[in-house]
Amino acid sequence: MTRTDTDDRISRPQAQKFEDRRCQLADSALEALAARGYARTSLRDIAQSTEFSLGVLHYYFRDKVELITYCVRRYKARCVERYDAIAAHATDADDLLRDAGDGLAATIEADARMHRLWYDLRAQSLFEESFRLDVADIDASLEQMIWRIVSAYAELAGVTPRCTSGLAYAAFDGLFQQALLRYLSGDDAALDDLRAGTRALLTRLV
Amino acid sequence: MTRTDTDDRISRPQAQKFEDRRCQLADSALEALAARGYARTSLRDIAQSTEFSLGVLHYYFRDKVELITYCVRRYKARCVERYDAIAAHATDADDLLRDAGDGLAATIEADARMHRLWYDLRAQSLFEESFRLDVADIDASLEQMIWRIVSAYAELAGVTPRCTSGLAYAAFDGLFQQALLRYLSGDDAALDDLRAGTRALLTRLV
DNA sequence: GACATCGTTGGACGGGCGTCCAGACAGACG
DNA sequence: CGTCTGTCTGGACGCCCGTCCAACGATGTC
Repeated sequence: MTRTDTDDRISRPQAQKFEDRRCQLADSALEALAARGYARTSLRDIAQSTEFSLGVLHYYFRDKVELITYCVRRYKARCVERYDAIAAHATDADDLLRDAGDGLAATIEADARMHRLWYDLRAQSLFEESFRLDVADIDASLEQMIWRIVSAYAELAGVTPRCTSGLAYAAFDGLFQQALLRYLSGDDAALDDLRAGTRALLTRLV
Repeated sequence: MTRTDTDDRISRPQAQKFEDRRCQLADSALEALAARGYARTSLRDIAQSTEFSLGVLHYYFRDKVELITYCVRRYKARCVERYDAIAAHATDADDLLRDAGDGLAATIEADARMHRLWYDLRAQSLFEESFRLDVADIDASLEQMIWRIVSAYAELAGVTPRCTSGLAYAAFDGLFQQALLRYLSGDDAALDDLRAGTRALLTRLV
């Protein structure tokens, strides 16, 4: 029960090392999934994107569903980090209009493949019930992020929002998804239109 | 070269019968795909949803990709029929606000599984280039349908739309997709919120 | 009636899938 | 030192996948 620092460094890892490796494997799996999509990624593909063999995946995860589910949760953890960065501080309404659009455009440029995977997995959840809870969880946190932007803008503009957070999320999600599709298809105007659309939606929904 | 009526009825079918059967098979395939999703539907599943054997699929289609592509095009043909029905005639702006929301809600109730398949295939097209052209084609026709509603509303309201057709489509698509997800998850308020959201978007985007 | 042609069947083929396991290996412990 | 425990490997298993094909009945042609 009484532990020294050395004890912690040595005996803690029993469970901690296990969890760390799960994270490491899940991160590699996310890379593989983002590259080829859910339907075309096998456990062998995933193992090949790690430095381990196929058997290890079943040592750390019961089956494929548990691995993917763990990946989705891990993906969410990354999302939350990223979204907290967007529109963290803006001093007036016009700044926020610009920052919000720039933030969304920047995350498309930086993480297009991950966002693509998100829409893939969300579509999968329409068929595979085992994904639905985790997807709904991520969806809720995305809705909250959008709502933080919308209500921040409303406050800076000195009004109260006239729409529900659900409507705001739906509209921005559609806008973002369209921009992603166009960006990945090589449409150069996609990001500029996303910025303009963000401005238009924000000013008209609140 | 000179044909009688009888000639037409008998010799035309050479190619026509072939095309008819392709349609018939594609319709059955769409049923199977809508039921289980792209990733989980094999050619054997599809064959089982028809009254024919597996070999027939390869008699009428070169490979799986050609079959799926043909299905997607066929799906689009159905879409166009359906969309022409929505908001075909409304005499004043308030009627149109109601009809548009009711139309979207009705098609979710009637064709939820097909719409689910559409979002699945659109997500697939993010990874599989061979689907991209057909998906873009359908997306464009959906955008036109939305724009017909938006511009009809603007005209009845005596104003000109203040948004691009791309923005309108993005926002309505997001709204529709959210409603579909909630509807399929058993959320009873999904369709009412879709109606309210349609009204809100229409009045604020124009 | 003999003969092509078309549409269809049922099964074979190689390969990739998710899963599982016997054993090798290393470090901690008695 | 031997033993045990936690990791990891490589390969085997059975199943299902997309594809392909030899054979057959039906149908229309000469």
